Amino acid sequence: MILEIERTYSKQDKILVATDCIVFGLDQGILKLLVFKRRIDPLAGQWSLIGSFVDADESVPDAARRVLYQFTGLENIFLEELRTYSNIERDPGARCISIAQYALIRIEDYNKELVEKHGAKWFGIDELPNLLLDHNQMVFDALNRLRLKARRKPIGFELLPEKFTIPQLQLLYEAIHLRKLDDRNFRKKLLSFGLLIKLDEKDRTTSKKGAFLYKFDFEKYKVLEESGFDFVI
Amino acid sequence: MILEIERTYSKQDKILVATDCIVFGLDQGILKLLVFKRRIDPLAGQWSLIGSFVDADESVPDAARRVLYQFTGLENIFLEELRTYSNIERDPGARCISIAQYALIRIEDYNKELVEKHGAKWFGIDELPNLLLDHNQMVFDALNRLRLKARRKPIGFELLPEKFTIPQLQLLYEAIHLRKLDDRNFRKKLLSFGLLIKLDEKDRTTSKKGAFLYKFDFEKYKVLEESGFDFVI
DNA sequence: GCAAAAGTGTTCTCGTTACACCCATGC
DNA sequence: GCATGGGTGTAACGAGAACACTTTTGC
Repeated sequence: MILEIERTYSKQDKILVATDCIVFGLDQGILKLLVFKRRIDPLAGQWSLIGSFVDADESVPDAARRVLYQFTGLENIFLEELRTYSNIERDPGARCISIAQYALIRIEDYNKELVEKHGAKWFGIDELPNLLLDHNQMVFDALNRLRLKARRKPIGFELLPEKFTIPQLQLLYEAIHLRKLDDRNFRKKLLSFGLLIKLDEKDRTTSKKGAFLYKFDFEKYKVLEESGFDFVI
Repeated sequence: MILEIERTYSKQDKILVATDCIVFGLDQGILKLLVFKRRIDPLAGQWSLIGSFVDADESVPDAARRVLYQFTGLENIFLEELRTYSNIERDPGARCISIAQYALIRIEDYNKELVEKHGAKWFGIDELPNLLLDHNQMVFDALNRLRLKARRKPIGFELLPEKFTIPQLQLLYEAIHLRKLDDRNFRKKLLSFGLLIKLDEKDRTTSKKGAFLYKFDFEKYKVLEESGFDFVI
């Protein structure tokens, strides 16, 4: 037993710990991902998820928040662990595991200068380029997770502006689930939760009639969630 | 950018990577967990999940399989990543992150000698002792995950013997979800999937009449799952 | 006045829940 | 013959799916 422990300790210093972020944004009804082109070796010139090694004095989500702030200027981003990628051969250059996390951001809020400065770019999920290492796999897994999660939790609101219309919300869910939803059933269901606060303003950018703006009632949802409420769409 | 990368590289060697396993077993309708009492410092004498540091030449799940084999003699165990625990203060003795994984085993199969040799013991989930570090939190999270997962995937069969009766299966789901289920509805629903193979044998250990034994049709399930089938209970 | 998106109700179907009695057997 | 757990059917209910027309307004 002691020998076993010592064996593993001695080998341990060879593993590097990184985190990679799958950053989702919603741009005019299209689900997009933020990736950047590496400028330095190894793998310079290749598209990559944004990520970093984890410092000894920070947790994994803190590392992700640090790098998200660097690239977008945003703080308080929705962030959730996806899973760990730890195949021995995943990174030919080093023995490195990556704990992938996905983030949802309001695409209109990010700092454009920072994004450009780092060579980052938004791609629609259908037109994503090849990414280095196992990053395409991470994106695939993150999309599946997002779809699963969006069925049971109201995470979509993290992607929308604070004020949004019901048709906008529907477009988001259609973008996530890749299928058309019925207007009437969608509206009925969403309003039935009593979690949308109708405002007195209308958004007239997409129609002459204008659509009423709503806010999501995060406070009320928090209370409901604790008593086991399921937000199922 | 270059400086940033170098900064993180240089600090990197201080993080140790471990995995801890939440090992579930089913003993006469009671959901149990395998934990062991540490015999060596640090933290000798305290109850702990079984785990190990991850070697440089193995993936994280491989490390978990290695340690599960050490403690139980079992291979081909159901194993799934739970999440990463990476708070800076989680382990006062070292900067160490742990990728927790939960395992489901057939409790009648494990090697008793190995378990005893390592000071391991099964506890009902209601009578679990205090565990070291954040291991109680891991157990709590694993239970939640197990409950969530058991609603949508047929993972319960990993805990049962290969041949089982419907009443046994029902007891398992009642143990996982902590509530009584209706016999008739449960039986109807389970059989409606067409995934249980009825055998010609009966189990007479719990009644005079005897209950028919069934096998789970893993092959058929695999096919169904790929076409998006949901095993909802 | 017309094009274009927003908004609104009802019916049907199907799955979930609730519920009570007979069966087989060992003792 | 009786106690014990195994096995079966049906009715009521509710949530989800399908479906078409009216409203508002800028041009």
